[in-house]
Amino acid sequence: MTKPVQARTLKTRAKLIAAAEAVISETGYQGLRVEEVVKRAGVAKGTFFAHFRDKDALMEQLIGTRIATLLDQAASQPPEADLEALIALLLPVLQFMSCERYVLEIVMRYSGVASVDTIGPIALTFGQQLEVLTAWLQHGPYRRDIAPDLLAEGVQAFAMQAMALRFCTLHDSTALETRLRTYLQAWLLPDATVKPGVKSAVKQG
Amino acid sequence: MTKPVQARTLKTRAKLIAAAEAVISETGYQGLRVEEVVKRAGVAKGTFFAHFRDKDALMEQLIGTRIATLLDQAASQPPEADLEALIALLLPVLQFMSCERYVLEIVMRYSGVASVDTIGPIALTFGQQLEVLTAWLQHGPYRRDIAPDLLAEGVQAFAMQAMALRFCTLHDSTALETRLRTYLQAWLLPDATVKPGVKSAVKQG
DNA sequence: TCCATAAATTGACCATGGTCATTTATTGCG
DNA sequence: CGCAATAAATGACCATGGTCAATTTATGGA
Repeated sequence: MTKPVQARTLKTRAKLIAAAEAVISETGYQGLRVEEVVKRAGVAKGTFFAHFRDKDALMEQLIGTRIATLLDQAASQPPEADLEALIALLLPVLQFMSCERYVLEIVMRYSGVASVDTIGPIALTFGQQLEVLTAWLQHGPYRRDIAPDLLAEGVQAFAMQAMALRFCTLHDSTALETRLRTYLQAWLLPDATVKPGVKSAVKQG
Repeated sequence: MTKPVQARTLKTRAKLIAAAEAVISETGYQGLRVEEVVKRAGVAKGTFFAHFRDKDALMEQLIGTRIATLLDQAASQPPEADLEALIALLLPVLQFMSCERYVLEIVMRYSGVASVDTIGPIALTFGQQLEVLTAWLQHGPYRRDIAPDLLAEGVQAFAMQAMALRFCTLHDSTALETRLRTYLQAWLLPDATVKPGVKSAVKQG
């Protein structure tokens, strides 16, 4: 139990990840082929699967790392009490998460946790995101009738929805930010979107 | 242009769908193999792909049909002005959509629309769902500060979140309904979940 | 230094979804 | 009815992710 992992292992793993990142920078996440990665890394196919449970596990690793970096940047900002600031905070992360259909699929698939001992890189970032969100939400002018956790969870739900709609051509595709703003205003600031006097004009049953 | 589709085609298609449903009833959606379907249907593999773009297209068909049936049942109910009734209305649909991880994945992947001419069976059911929801929401005691469409869209977003969490063991798995109730109360009835006098007790930054 | 044990690596092989040139069946027409 | 044109069906073949028994390499102790 002195050295459970050999230096060789780390080197191989690093080679695989470097190769994968090179491939991704050329073809996108979607276009990554395991064959191509092992060829570039100069190892056999079996080696890949000795290091990663499956292809998705590599993706989780790479995408999770990227998201964690973006969230670290976000977390380093001092919280601001403004919805626009919150949106600006979140946007880079959401933009990356939905940069490719395939990436968003991986994110959605692994944002949850199957059991306590299977918390993967992406699930971790969702916990991280909840923390950042909670901090910011508590400093804002937002509704206080529900718990901060629930508030943050709702933000995540709407963020997911906004991202998913990026791949619906029917909804004009430029507007991730706009959609997010609409959702968050309605969620975080109920009543705030209605102008005085208009409220009662809504047709009643 | 008298008969663009032959009777043979419909028969083959029916055989494929019947075979697929038989397989699914034995192995679940997840366990369906195209090889098994064509074997039971007594056709060649290529025939399958002449009828369905890919395996997912068959799944979309089967799952979409199922959802549409459930929604039809829901739509036939007269709208009730009660959150509990709304939840009871939605629950069967959501339970089916998340009966298997794989099913939910298909639903999420195809709930959107890539372009106007690619509206698939599942995307259709989401439009259907919006209609039913909008009708019910207008008859309830729900917030009126935002448009009914937005309200309904939010319900869908929270429904997705609630379903996704079914596959997180960390959150106790029995509680799709409970979670949905929490979300919808917060979304549809802001301020309603807080008891008088407790509101100001929330700690202030 | 040498050996036994464990760890890491290998690549032939498998499983499964998907393709396409070829073959077979159907239809409408003279 | 026979034939050309079109539609449908076929199955060998491919692409790609994933497995595993066999092999190579590292490690720690005598």
